[in-house]
Amino acid sequence: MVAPDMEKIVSLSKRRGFIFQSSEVYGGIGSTWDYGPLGVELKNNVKRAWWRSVVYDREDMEGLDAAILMNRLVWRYSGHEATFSDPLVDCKQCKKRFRSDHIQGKTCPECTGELTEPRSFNLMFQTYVGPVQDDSGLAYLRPETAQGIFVNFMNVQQTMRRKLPFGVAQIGKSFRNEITPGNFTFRTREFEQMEIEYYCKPPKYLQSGEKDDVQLHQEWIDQRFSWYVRLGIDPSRLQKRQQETAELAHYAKATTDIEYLFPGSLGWSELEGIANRQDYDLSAHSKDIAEADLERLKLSKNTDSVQKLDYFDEQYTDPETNKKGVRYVPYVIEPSAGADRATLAFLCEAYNEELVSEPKESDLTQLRETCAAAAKNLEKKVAEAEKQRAKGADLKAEGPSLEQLKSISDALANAVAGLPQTLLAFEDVCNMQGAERLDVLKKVRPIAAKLCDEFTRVVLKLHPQLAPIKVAVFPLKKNEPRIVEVAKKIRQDLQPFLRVVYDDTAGIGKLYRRQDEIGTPFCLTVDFQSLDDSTVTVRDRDTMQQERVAIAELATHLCKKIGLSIF
RNA sequence: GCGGGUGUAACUCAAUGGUAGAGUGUCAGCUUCCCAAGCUGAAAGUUGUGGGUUCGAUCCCCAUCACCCGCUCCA
Repeated sequence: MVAPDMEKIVSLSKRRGFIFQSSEVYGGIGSTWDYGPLGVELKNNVKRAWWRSVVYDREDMEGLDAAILMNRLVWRYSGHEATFSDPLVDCKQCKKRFRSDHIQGKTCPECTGELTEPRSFNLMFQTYVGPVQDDSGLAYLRPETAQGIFVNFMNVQQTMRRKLPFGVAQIGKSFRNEITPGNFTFRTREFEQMEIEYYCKPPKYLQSGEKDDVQLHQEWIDQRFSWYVRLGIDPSRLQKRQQETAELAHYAKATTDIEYLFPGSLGWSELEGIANRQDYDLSAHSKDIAEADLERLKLSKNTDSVQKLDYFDEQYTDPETNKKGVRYVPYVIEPSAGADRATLAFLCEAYNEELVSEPKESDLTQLRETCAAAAKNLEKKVAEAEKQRAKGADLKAEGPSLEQLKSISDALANAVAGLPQTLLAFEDVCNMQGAERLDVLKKVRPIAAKLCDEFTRVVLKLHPQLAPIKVAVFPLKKNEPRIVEVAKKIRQDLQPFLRVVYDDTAGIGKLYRRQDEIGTPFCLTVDFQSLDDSTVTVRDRDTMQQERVAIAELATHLCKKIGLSIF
């Protein structure tokens, strides 16, 4: 299973130090979140896994970390100043909102009501560079990291002596003054991107056997898709969605989104977009672009740039003139991922609630009795509602609808019938639409919750490479100094290789549960046998199985399991 | 920005027009030979914030902020 709804994730995130609401002591600020001690580890691990995959594991990639503040002209020529604003109008009658450039005429297309004057929402945050707050110092916080890569094209290509095709990767914060942020960290105004610009030859200049932009685009789509799968996303909750021609930005030849099935109302939502942008961006920032190309790309002449961002291809031979070498503006494939979105997806995917041990029938008596009473009451309410409906009268506004009552009643019956395996289902029943207004269910909730506390666990089945803490070390008895000493020594010895914690503030069962909840893949327990033979038990998070491993072998053993190099 | 809902201890929730309780969690001590065990004790909230009505508000009213669910967006 995965997280049933986003609230579970929000609550766990707060409780266990993954993600906090920003500026909470002042009542918060809209849609802004802080990553806590475990959240920063998780997100760093996501970013590191990405960097490793797209930079280190390939031979054709370089990294970059460009400034957030850039010359305003970057945003003028990239098109953001003009087009990254949405002129919005609202219908005064039906309250619907439209983009004024998307509608014909001056009345609401839905109800023909009167519209407000268009208001322009430029999505870029503005600021002023230097002491004078006037137009001369106006700057923007970047709304995407991509432009920093484009304007550095020549720098990277020449200093690294790169030949096409090659790419540049960058991770960094971007800012958009979104009109409607929300869904936890899914859409925020300050967010982190993991972007690649992969430069390649335009079709015209390909040598035989070289891949064209269409093939490379497809390869990136497949590679990026499998990255998520390799790190634990179930392919059934991951999809590629090719954008319709009408959806495409005019400069994009094709775009495929990678979408994840988030819990709750968010549903299928974009993690990453992989676009074939052709030669649009580099041309936009270049001087001396030929008229025909400007026209093709719907660009206006760049009168400010001092460079032409092009590439000298010395291998190319003109088939007509036989002349060697040619200059052209490369095409670009852009895989653009959201670091916060990926992190959120991994969290949602990892979330599990499981039955750890089976309660005895005697443990369930109270739950069964309370549910029987609730079921009876629900039956009555359903009958009442049906009678009302037969009379043609609408249900009382304050009560749950007949359909809600019926589905709650069914769900409750199923949960009871499936006991004890369905212990976890009761909370879901209590959270169903309309359930909050049923007093009978309010009695079920705490009883079920108590049982869940005892017989179930929350476990984050994060990929070990993403887990914030890799290893936890426990003494089986904390009032046995010899055991404690060995455990603390192990923690110290593993520290250089792995993120490791020591904990002795609870019984062994509780210590395991705590680590399960934050996704720690391995727990080491030092017991009396350890004192004799210098081994410890290594407990696996997912299977809860234990094996004995020699203390001296721990670092190698664990690094191998996690898939990290010891050096 | 518009409509609906919510806001009480770290979390999940309860209660009342007379200034708040439970469970979980946390901390300390004892205990414990492997899956949220037990015992003892402790800390913790100007009931989101600011106004108003009232002798008195956490509860009623208004505003504001934040979050959740619907309209927009694309990392």
